[in-house]
Amino acid sequence: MSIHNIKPTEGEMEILQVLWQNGRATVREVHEALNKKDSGYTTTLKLMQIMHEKGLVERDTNQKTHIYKALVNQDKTEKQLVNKMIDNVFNGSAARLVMQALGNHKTSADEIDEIKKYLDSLK
Amino acid sequence: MSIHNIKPTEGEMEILQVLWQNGRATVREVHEALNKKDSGYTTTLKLMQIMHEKGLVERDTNQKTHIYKALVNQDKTEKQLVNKMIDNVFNGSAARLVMQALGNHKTSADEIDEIKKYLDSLK
DNA sequence: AATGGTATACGAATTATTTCGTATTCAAAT
DNA sequence: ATTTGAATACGAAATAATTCGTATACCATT
Repeated sequence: MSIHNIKPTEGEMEILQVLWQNGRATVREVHEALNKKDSGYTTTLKLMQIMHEKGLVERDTNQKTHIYKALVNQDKTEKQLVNKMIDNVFNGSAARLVMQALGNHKTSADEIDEIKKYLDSLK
Repeated sequence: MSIHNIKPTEGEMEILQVLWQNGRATVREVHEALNKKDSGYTTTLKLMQIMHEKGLVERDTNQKTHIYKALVNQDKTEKQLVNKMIDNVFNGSAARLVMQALGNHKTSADEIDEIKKYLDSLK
């Protein structure tokens, strides 16, 4: 168990999304990427500062405007959350989660094909 | 938007699990099914009382020992949570969630077959 | 050097969630 | 009837998470 079994909160996950996607970002960039109409800039700032304290992100403070990067691994973090959900919501059955995720009009035929390929590769 | 777009908390989900599984249960039964060593009976009780206030469960109070049943639909609730995770963690890609869920040694070959069958049935 | 705009810092309020302590009630067994 | 055990009720503490207000610093541009 590494120190990074810290489970990010929902708000933190949203921010990590942006950092993973961009590689690096300022608070303003993150805040705008999330375009939350319901909470202000300083909220995002504070959240990212807390994430820094927790070791979820690092930041370059050489410039006035700080640059943030994710320190936690995307894959590991996602797996951790998914596994938690499998446990917590689906009684340990990954299959049930998958079916629930797919029994969903939003999933395109392309995506389904992609998944089938992936399943074949697992054998 | 019905009143049941209330998102259950993590603790509430654990309880709903038990209720969905059993159909009906007393507080004690739920508490024991969850066998939490870190929190007491009255905690579970309180949680279930709050769930009742929120309309997540109903209860029969004819007997001294109340009988609880889930009022929210398992399928809907699960989908709601999964969709939220797809959004929140996987940037809208169900496929990414599925792969993350399956790239996991815990998933058995049987489960994988089951999923493949399910995928075929979607076409 | 004064002004304006944009940053961070940080304490504190707010809200959500969990946990517990204690009172009270009820029913069964003594 | 009294005791005992198990149940609910409920306020309130503890903890976690989010949000914001305000101070202050740092550039620019004027």
